[in-house]
This record gives sequence, C-alpha cells and structure tokens, in this order.
Amino acid sequence: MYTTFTVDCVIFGFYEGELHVLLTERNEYPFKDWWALPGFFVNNDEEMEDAVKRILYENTGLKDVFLDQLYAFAGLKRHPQGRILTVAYYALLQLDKTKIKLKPVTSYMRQAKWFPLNKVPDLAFDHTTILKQSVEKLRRRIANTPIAFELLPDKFTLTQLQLVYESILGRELDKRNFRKKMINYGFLKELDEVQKGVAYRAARLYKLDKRKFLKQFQNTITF
Amino acid sequence: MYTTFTVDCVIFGFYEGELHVLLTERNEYPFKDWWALPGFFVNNDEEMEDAVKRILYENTGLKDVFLDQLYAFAGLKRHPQGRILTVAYYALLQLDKTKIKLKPVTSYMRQAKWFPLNKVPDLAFDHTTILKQSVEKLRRRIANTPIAFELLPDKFTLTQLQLVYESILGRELDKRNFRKKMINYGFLKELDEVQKGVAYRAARLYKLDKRKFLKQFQNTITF
DNA sequence: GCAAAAGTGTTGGTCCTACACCCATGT
DNA sequence: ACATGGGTGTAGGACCAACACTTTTGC
Repeated sequence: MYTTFTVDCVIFGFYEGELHVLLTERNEYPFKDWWALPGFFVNNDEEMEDAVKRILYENTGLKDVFLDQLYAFAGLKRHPQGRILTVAYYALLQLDKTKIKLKPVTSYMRQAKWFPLNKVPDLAFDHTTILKQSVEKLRRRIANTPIAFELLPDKFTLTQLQLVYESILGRELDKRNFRKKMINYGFLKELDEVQKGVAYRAARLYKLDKRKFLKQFQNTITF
Repeated sequence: MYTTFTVDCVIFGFYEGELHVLLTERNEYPFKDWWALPGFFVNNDEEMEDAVKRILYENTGLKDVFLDQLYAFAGLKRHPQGRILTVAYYALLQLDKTKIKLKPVTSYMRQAKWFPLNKVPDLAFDHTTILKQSVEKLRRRIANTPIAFELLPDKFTLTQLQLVYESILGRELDKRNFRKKMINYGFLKELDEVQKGVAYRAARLYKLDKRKFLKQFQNTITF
C-alpha cells in the first residue's frame, strides 16, 4: 500500500546531426559511478510535475524544461532495496539550450553529460529499459505529431529539420519530397534571413508559425 | 518520498451499438455511495500488473482481462487524506465477455455496472478526469491501430465493426468506403457463415486473421 | 409483399514516392 | 574554379471521399 516514489527524466537534445540523451553519473550507492537517467525522490508535499523540474535542475542544472509523462515503472525488482515506483518523464530540448552549462547542484550526481543515442553505456537500475521505451514513443509520436521542432532553435533551415527527422526515424528521406511536404503543411514561416558563417551557399531560415501549427495538431475532442 | 499506491481500471465494452464503461458503486468512505472506476490499493509484495488484475476481479468479478497502462495520477489533492498515487490502466472487452455476471467479491464495492459513455454520472475522486483521458487515448489509438476488434466477439459482421468505429469516433462513416478499406487491409478472414436469428437478410461473418494483423501493426523498432 | 439491413462501383481529387540536375556561395 | 550543400518539377500509383440503388431474408 505504500511505496517509495521517484521520478526519472529522459531528456533528448539534437546537435551535430545526432539525437542525444542527457545522463548523470551517480555519486551514491547503489550503482555508484554508473550512468543513469536524471531522477530522484519526490517530496511528500510536492506535486509530481514540480518534482520533475526540481530534480532535473538539481541533477543537471537545466531549467525551464517542459516534460511529458511517459510511463510508470513499479517492478518489485527495479531497485535492490525493494519496490521503488518511478514515473518517467521525457522532454525534447532545442539545440541552443544544449549549449547551457551542465552542472549538478547536488552531490548525489557527479556530472551530467550528453550521449549520442548509439553510444549510451549500460545504465543503472532499469534505466536502459526506460530509455528504450522513450525512443520508441518518440518514433511513434514523430509520425503523427511534428515534435521535431522542439529539438531545433527558433530559426532553422529545412536541412536541419530533415536531419532531425532522419535521426529519429533512423533512415534517410528524399530532400525534395521532404521540403514539399513541410512547406505544404503551411505552418512554416519563410524568413528573409539566411544562415551565416557557412562555407557554402547559405540556406534560408524558417520559423514555426505556432498559431497555424496548433490549429492543425491540437486534438479538439469534446467529451 | 513515500506515497500510498493504488491502481484504477477503465474498462470499455461495446454492446447494443454503444460504447460502455464499467463502474462500481462504493460502499466505503470517502465517496460512499458514489460511482467510481474499479480500483484499490496495491500490496507491498505484489507486482503492479498482478494488482490490477486482482483488483478488477475483486471489484467486479471480471477475470482474464488484458490491461494497458494509461497514465499515473499523483496530485496532492486527488484524495481528501493526502496524496494517493494511482496508475490508471485501461482495457477493451469483447461483446460476449460483457455478458459475464458482474458481482464484486469485496464489501468495498456494492455493485458493478456498465454505463453508456454519455450516461456516466459524476464520479468519485478525479475519476471523471481519468475517464476523459482514457476516451481521448482510445480515439487517438483507433486512428492508428485497429483496436476495434478487441471490442467484438470472435466472429463479427462488417456492420458491427463499423458501429464500433462510429461509437468511438463519435461520427458516422460511409458504409461502402468503410467496407472497402477494411477488406483491403487484408487481415479479415471471410467465413462461410452468416448471422443467425435476425429478422432480415443475414450478414456474412468475418474473423480477424491475427498473423496478418500483427504483421502490419506491430512496430518492429530496433534499438 | 414488405420491412430491414446487406451488399456493391465509379469518379475526381489529394497525397505519396521515385528520381537528377543546376544554382549560389565561400574559399 | 571548385567544393559544398541549397534548391527545384514531374509523372505514376495509392488512397480517400462522395454518392444511391439492388438484393436477400424473415415475417
């Protein structure tokens, strides 16, 4: 009837053409010195959503991240000391945010670091399972919802957007078809600006038109 | 760090052309005499998935139901006596199973009963919210996954199948288009049988070809 | 024979995929 | 001038929505 209550965070970020996940190095037993998803105990007088934000900040130094609930894990064997229920949350971060300095403000974690998805080590507890489920959810969601924009800075090029799709889906897409499709959606605002500081033809920058975007993808279901 | 741990069940069933949900009448305070989703405390030495099945049985008499996790609710104000974390599960039941006698085997609940979705009363705790979220999930899922079959008996007519879609989506569909689409999917087996005991032309019966069905709709994502 | 639901095709529009070359820019 | 990625169009096929009448059966 009673259980220890924790939350874990799966934070994705996109840079250098690759999808990354944010991990922390544990400084406490059990699993001392192992890499793990940022996570900790929820206080008794604290809303779960507040706890997630607090814990992510304490573990990594990241603030102002919007997280969605993924799944509740409650297996009796998750933790060596008996059942610990964890609710996993996940979030997608914009490229420029990933430049923010990562530094835990708690001694429970030694450091926080971005890992490319295919270079993630074995993780503490059942965090490998949790991460795996998050990636699956991401792939399912990108097919229906254009979550890709959450991984990019405000102004982005179509090639960057395509790279996000390709890195999440794990396959290459046709450039012409991709552009046609995105522009046809009608929620991209073409800017009068182009990229700067590149050693080749500079690409046009685009912005997400949030009004139109939400109109299309917000499920307005009446009960 | 510690919380009371419960599970709630949202059980959908389809009969008489309407989507129904299974509710129980509480026989205990708080919310005595209110209708609520079947749910109760998870034992400390019990896996969550086992607890859901046990509790559903104790509350309603239903057995052998496969439930999927929906969402974890942990608001501090969910329950008058402080935080109670609940993990909500949902399931779809086949028509013939809904004929099973409902009778709670615990004194916590006075009775269990099917309610058509649009005749659900105000529910105990935050169960109205939980139910609402389940229906939304159902609608989202039926667009991508043919979960409708879980609500029908083994052998069904195309009209029955269409009624399931219509009652979940809340709108009418074109008969010819619906049939073409379903038959084109290729996972329906046409049987040599027809309906019996109807006072009009008997409809052909179909069966789900599970092999073909799974091949199409099982996400095979490698990590 | 009539009431009730079963069953059936076509057309026009939209969207998807496959595919290869020229363009603009920085060095 | 060359290397690099930016940017563009078309044709064929698949899928979708709209639309109304005939057939079968039980009573």
